[in-house]
Amino acid sequence: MTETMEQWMEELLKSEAASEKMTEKQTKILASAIEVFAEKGYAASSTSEIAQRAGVAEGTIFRHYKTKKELLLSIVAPAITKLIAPFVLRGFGKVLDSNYESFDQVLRAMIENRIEFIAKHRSILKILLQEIPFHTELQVHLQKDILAKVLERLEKIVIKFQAQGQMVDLPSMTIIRLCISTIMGYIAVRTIYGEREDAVWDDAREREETITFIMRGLGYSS
Amino acid sequence: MTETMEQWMEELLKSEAASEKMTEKQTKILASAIEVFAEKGYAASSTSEIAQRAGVAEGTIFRHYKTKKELLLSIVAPAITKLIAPFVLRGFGKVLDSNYESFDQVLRAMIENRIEFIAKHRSILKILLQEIPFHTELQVHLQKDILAKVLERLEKIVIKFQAQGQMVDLPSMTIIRLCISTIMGYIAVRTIYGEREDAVWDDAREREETITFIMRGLGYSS
Amino acid sequence: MTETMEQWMEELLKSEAASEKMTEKQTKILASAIEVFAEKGYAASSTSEIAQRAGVAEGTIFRHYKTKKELLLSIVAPAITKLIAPFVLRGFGKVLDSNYESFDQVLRAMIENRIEFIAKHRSILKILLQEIPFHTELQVHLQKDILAKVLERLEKIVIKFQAQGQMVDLPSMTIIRLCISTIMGYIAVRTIYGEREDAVWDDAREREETITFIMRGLGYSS
Amino acid sequence: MTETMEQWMEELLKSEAASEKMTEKQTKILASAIEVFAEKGYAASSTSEIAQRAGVAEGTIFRHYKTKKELLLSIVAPAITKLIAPFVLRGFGKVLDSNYESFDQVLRAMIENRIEFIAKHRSILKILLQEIPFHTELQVHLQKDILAKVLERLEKIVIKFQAQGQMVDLPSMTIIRLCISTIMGYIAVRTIYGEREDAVWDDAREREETITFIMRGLGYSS
DNA sequence: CATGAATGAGACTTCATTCAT
DNA sequence: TATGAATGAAGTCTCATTCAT
Repeated sequence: MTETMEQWMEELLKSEAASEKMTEKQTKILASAIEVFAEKGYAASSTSEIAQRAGVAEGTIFRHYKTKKELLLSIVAPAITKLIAPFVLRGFGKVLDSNYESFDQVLRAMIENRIEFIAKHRSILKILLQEIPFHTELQVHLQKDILAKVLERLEKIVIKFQAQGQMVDLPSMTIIRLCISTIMGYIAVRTIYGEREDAVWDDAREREETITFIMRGLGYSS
Repeated sequence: MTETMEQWMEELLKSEAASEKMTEKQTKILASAIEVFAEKGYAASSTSEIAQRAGVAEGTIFRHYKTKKELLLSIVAPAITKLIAPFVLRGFGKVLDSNYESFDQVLRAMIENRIEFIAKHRSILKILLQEIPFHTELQVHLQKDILAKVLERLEKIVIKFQAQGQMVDLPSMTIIRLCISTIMGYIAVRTIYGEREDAVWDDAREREETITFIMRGLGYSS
Repeated sequence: MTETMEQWMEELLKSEAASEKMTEKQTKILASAIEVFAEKGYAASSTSEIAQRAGVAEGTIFRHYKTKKELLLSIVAPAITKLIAPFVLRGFGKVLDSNYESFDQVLRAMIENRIEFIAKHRSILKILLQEIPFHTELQVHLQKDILAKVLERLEKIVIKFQAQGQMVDLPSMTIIRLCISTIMGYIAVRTIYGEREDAVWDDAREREETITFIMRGLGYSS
Repeated sequence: MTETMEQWMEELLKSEAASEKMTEKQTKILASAIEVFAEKGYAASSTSEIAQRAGVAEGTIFRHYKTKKELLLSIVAPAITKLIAPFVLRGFGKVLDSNYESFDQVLRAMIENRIEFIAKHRSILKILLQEIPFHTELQVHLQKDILAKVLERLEKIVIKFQAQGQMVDLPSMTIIRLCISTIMGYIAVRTIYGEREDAVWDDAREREETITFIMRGLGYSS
């Protein structure tokens, strides 16, 4: 709970929460909803348990969210929007578009950035992954508004590096797919191994080898 | 493709053996349970809907499966076991261990094999993916009994090809991770694009490029 | 189960079972019905458990007994009838009516007789006691056909001894009530103490003191 | 009868204390649960009927009592505790220990007191009697916490009167058993005859004769 | 705004009973 | 006659949602 709270506090400052007016109770409700949904899945979670963990009465939830599903969406929809942020906001955009000289630096930055993001929003991402298959609206939202923009942005980057001549001449979407697959695979395994550093999982090395693998795979002479 | 045939027959035998003791109604129950679980998720599925789609009385479900959860497990547990089959059966083992001369042939066979498997069990795999996070027993089963064996088998193959000298000298587990990530990424995107063949997705080409990417990434001079 | 079976074997020989035709399965059904009803009570017993313990199929029960209630009655109704037997049959009747010279001998015989009876039919009596309140037919049967006859017989005995002059001149029904209360109290406590013989419960002594208490209470100078 | 009044008030206070926290609906649920359980037995009663008679929705029952069994226990457990009250409270204790001069007065008081108690709690006692055999916890509670204390108290009284010399020198437990048997027998028959006063059952006389019987049986010269 | 008792639809499950084999 | 799969009514219990306080 504390962990979730911390993240939330951060979110509160950064996002709409700061501008909108959320009562303290509402914040607590959201926090425990995230907690419970992530723990048991949306369908298996009961509003009464959420209320209990939030320390509010059952009815209070329905004062802020008309239905249980609205509560879910109030968690998941903003999360989807936030997924796109780094690709659109000054920070990431600026970096990718101009600064880095070589592609491996881009990969390194992306890995760093996504790991941080996942760590901070693990619970919400878990909920998102679980519920996406059952909510067409979310799927459409994710695909049209988010994925499209992300890919568009990434495409530009890839094309830029292809133009520099060392990268293989594949369709940019293919390159993006190969990069993302490999990176996500690295992050997934890393997550399973609990980010520990030992003989079984030498994170720094694995990351470098992963980047090297991609670079070689894309035709950069190593 | 002789090997693929062999697997197919073995799977058939196994499935038949199980279903021989099934009444027609029980088969129908299983089929609609898979259908409904895949469609709505386990927790959001009701036994009454499963019964309805199977064309049986609700009570009939509970004559064959003591609880709703037992029904789920009767679907998911065998699926987990089947996941391992191709890595353990003589057919596949023999092939991988000795027959193929170059690593890209191995990759090609694996891709073929897994695509076929996923196509045949898509619904069940969807259920499996959805439910794994909520059932520790399944997690343990998957990790200990299945994953361990699969990795062990794959490790042998990798080591054999590393010994031939053209492949980079990385930990075999790292190589396996990189291969699987890339292949799964290919299969995932392919699945989303619905296996269509058009300007957007030229499957034959994507597959070859994916294999080439891996081979290059692993140090084979292209 | 063995215990119950033994009793049943005896019953079989003695009662209608010998004349009627009971299949072996039917006997087993009755035996396990008695067992389960006594253990869980009629309403909380399931025909499926009875079938299971009897080692027959669920349907078999309903081939012999149209309903679950008929199965109950086939156990309980004969039991009620048997309750009266000792008061009507030659054995007991003869004894009470003529042989014994003093009332304490009558009491002693009754105690002996009832203890034996209860021991042999404990399960069935337990069922009877549990179910009597919920089945008017049984109540009527018990009251009219059984109790009336028993009391009638007992009344004669009491009157006979009253005529001998040492017993108080109370309504015979009052005397019967006092005797039965005291005797049942003795048997009840004895049953609780599990018929053990030790410092806590010296059965022989308790029985004699009980008889002495009744005799004194009824005016016999001790 | 001052003592009886005292008890009454104490009981009232205790009951009120419990019911003060009860909503009107909860009281109604309890009342109809007692009604239905007494009428049909616990296992044969349905929560839906209880709800119906109480004029509430079925779900309302489960808001107050987690399970049907908890509802039963909420009725039966306090009843067991109340059974002991008169034997432990100052009122009764004082009376028995010191005030009464002769044993028949004690008996008379006890009869009076228990008849009143039974009349007031007939339904609950019926439920208790029915369910005791199937709930080990209740058995233990009754035996350890209740019966032991009651017997201890009664023993003191008996010993006191034995010391006065007119009572037979039997183990006090034997004397208690004989008294209780006889009294319970009287109350039982009286209950069956519905407390009517006619030629068949002259209550005042039966009661006196019962007391006389006990007194004589215990050695008091009549 | 917040509460929490109340609701009633519907969830899972049990079980007496039927019937084709 | 015996079986046991199938039934469907009914049982216990859960839960999102409402509403008087």
